[in-house]
Amino acid sequence: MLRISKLTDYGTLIMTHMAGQPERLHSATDLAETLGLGLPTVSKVLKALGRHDLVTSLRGARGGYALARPARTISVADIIDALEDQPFGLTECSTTTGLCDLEANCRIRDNWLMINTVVRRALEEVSLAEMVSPAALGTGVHLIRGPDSRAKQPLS
Amino acid sequence: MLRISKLTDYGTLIMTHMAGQPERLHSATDLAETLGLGLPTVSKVLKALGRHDLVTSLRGARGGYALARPARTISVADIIDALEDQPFGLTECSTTTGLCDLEANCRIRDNWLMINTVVRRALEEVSLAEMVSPAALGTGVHLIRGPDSRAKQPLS
DNA sequence: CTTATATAGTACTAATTTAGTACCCTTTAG
DNA sequence: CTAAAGGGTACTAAATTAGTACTATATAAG
Repeated sequence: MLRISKLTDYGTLIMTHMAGQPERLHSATDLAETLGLGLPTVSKVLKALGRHDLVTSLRGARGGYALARPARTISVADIIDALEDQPFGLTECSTTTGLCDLEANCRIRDNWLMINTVVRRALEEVSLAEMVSPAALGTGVHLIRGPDSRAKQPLS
Repeated sequence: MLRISKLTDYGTLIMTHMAGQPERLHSATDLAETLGLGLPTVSKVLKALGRHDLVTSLRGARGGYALARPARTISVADIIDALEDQPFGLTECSTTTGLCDLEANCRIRDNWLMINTVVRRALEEVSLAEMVSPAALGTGVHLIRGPDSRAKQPLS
């Protein structure tokens, strides 16, 4: 239904919150209480974010999580990539090949790939920094970002 | 998972096929055979498209379906609107209000609304005509469309 | 005016996906 | 050495989606 999963939504929420206080270390318990989410859920999300190097973690007592890089170099697309299981793509045939048999089917495949690119670009354009201070959002004025704000995997 | 449903995909496929032969009347049986889809599924999709005035239907023997308006005035967003049950929006809180209690939650709500607008605009920019002849797609050169290519319901 | 063909509508079933939880292990500060 | 915190895996339950079946209605053709 053209919707991100709740976990991805939570992830964005968590990341945005952490971006607001970049110095602190945030424990999963802290985040869960502050944001009104379940602790197991928050843990799950943070683990996935850590696996994709969007947050760093410190184990042991007084440990916690922090953003792995400056908020302005993390895009919404990065968070989606980290938390959605399947690769980015509006249709199945956008990400996997060999599923369509019919000629007409393949006729619109290229179109979906194009549309994907456009949608994805829109999501890459929004950084966490902009989520925290939305002033610049949607005005056409975007912050300048480093090269790692680009998605690691180009569109398939 | 940020993916359109299969039914929406089928709808796009069907509409694109009909746009290729705008004169003919297409029966559901015809379309199902040509496109390799199940007849009940095709029927279901066509009914939904008809309810949203994207196709017209002629009942009885020799009946069938046809596009309700020129292909260049129908956008991919129109098809998505017709076939997705829930209103357009990447997150739940984008379409419904009063679900979030926490402050931080509301802090990012506006951002999702913005992102929605951007994504949606991208989908509105692609017409069925472009799906049939993809030459102009993605090049920044878009066909000129009439006013009804705009979505009937603005973003909530 | 009857029959075959076609759409219209509704309801149900099955399969897939997603969300959330539970459990146990590892690390580290005090 | 103990409490606090992250790491990983597996399972259960809920929600969504896809597909099918059945019945009603309309119309063209003979």
